[in-house]
Amino acid sequence: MSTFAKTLIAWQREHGRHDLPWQTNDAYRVWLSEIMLQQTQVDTVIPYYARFLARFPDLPSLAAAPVEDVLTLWSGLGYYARARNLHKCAQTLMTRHGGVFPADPALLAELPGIGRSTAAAISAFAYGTRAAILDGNVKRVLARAFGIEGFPGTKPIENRLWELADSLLPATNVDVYTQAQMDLGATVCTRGRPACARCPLADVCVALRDGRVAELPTRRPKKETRERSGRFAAILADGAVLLERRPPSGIWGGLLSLPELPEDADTADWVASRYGLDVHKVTPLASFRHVFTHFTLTLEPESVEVGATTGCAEPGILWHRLDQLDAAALPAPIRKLLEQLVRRDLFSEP
DNA sequence: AAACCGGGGCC
DNA sequence: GGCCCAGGTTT
Repeated sequence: MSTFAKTLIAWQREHGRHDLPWQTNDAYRVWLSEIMLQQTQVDTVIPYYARFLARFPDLPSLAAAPVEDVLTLWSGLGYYARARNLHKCAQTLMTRHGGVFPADPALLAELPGIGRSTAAAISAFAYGTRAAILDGNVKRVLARAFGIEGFPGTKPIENRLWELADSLLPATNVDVYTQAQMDLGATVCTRGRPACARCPLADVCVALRDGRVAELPTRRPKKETRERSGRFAAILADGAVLLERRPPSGIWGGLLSLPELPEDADTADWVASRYGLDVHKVTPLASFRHVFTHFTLTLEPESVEVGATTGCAEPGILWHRLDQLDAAALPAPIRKLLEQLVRRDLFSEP
């Protein structure tokens, strides 16, 4: 066994995390936690994980639930495409795998929302399968410990890291070893201020030896971000707002959102003809910017007061009470806009 | 403000 | 099979 693996396993037993609620060999719980942890840190995940497990204690209950219920429980975690994949994955497991998670990571990786690294983590924790993970934590630990230069997002570097990860796998205790890498990356070999003084790899770490800890792993080359803008209508009546489901692909795919006005449309005319509503008053609201990784969206909201919450029988269009925004799976900037509107402070400039 | 992140989807 | 994207948090 590699010294690297031995060192990490010993460190894990002494200094690793042992009381995380998903540390079981139940594949369902491991899977659920891994999907949540793909996008969110441990402290945030814990309450969501508990609520989720209480409502969906096992695979059959999750598979049988309407996807809306899953999205509602996911509300606030963001990345809703992954909640939809989670649900789809549960259904696929029920119909094609007899409700059992396969132990083979290659089979797991064919399921929606599960890639190579997540598949390895599930099979290692649930079944003790000997398979290497390569998530952000592991990439950082390996790049530093072995002094690997180059952005890990490129194919050649990523391939090298996968080879390295495979070669370092211990013959036994793969579950402890896998958790060790996650814990070391999360608690010692962190992105910002790594605690090299208490790192078990300090005496072999190439980056530490060469004073290159801050430079590794090599950062992503930066790209210019594009600008986009959109007009959004907050159609209001009787303490409710009209929400409309977005098309399944593209920005905010499948989420409920405010209707997006065509660029040159007259607001009152468009709302009246599209939804058959009696428009009383249109008020432009303060525009604001939301920064995505790849572009900046300028939201230009308008409030549209209408006569009554009627005329919207179409599927994908509904009235949602303004005092129950918490329960809706909304894109973050739309939620922010509506919460400001409820607090009535949107009329002042930011 | 910029970096980060594992998988999906498009070409 | 390679490249680019999403969306919220951390730094």
